[in-house]
Amino acid sequence: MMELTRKGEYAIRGIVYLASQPADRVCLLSDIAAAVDVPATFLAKIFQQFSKIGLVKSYRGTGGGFLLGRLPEKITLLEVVEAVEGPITPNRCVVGPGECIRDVSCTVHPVWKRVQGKVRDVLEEVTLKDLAGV
Amino acid sequence: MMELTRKGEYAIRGIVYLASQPADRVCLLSDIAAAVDVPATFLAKIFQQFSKIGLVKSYRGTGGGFLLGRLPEKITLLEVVEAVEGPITPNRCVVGPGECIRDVSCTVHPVWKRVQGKVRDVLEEVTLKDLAGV
DNA sequence: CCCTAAAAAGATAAAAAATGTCTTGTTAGG
DNA sequence: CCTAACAAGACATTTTTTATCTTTTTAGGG
Repeated sequence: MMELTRKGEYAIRGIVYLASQPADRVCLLSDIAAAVDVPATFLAKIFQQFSKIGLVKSYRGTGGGFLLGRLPEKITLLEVVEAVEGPITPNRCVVGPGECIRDVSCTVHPVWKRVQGKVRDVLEEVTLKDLAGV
Repeated sequence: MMELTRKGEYAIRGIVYLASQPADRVCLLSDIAAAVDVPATFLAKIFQQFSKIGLVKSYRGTGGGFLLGRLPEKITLLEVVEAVEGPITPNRCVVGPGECIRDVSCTVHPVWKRVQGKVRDVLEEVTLKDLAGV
């Protein structure tokens, strides 16, 4: 359980690759896809999501492509994962009050809260710089 | 992401309910299902899985039903969750060597290992006794 | 020895999510 | 205005989840 989907895997591979390239090198989606062995059309969707929240910058037209949106050390793995997989929510009831019908005295609730916190902590302290190994 | 499935939720609800009952009270599946508001046929499958690994004891025929397999304080939430959802594996590459094709120098690998460890730690230190609030 | 109660096991089915693909639109450079 | 490249949305396939139904096995009681 708790498995990352392909989408999440691809997202990490793609953006880590981008982070490993020279900072000013505009990368073609097709090149990234080939390099990390991911279907280009699928990776395109992923990078669109990245682009919307500024994790990468995109340029259209001739000479276009992608650049990292911020310095690699300023992008955490947590951001990358949550960008494509949504927030870390081990159980519905950690989302917010009212989500858990078996409400008030749900004894399991705080446990999932703890799990959520731990996972976020681990993912948040890892940056693309660490992963790209520059 | 990292969400528990319904099956996992139902499993927890069901076995926590069982843990909250008097230790010698043989409970009918239909009663448990009604009490925790889970489809009886689905819960049946779940309890079959529990039964196979000894988390619960089952008795067939008239007067049959379920009992907890061990004392509530001897059953961890980790066991319950893994019984129905499989092992905690945030990413394929934590399963074992060779699983990750982008093998040797997969920098993300150790991060998922850490996530896996943290999650297991949290779930392992919570028992059914804690959850049943007896 | 049957009848009924109860769980076990296996087959099947509907719904949702994951995993892609394809087409069309938009933007920019030459 | 032609081509390169990303953006956006519709569509299709496969897998997983979420069940349900039927048949079988086990056990107790009359």
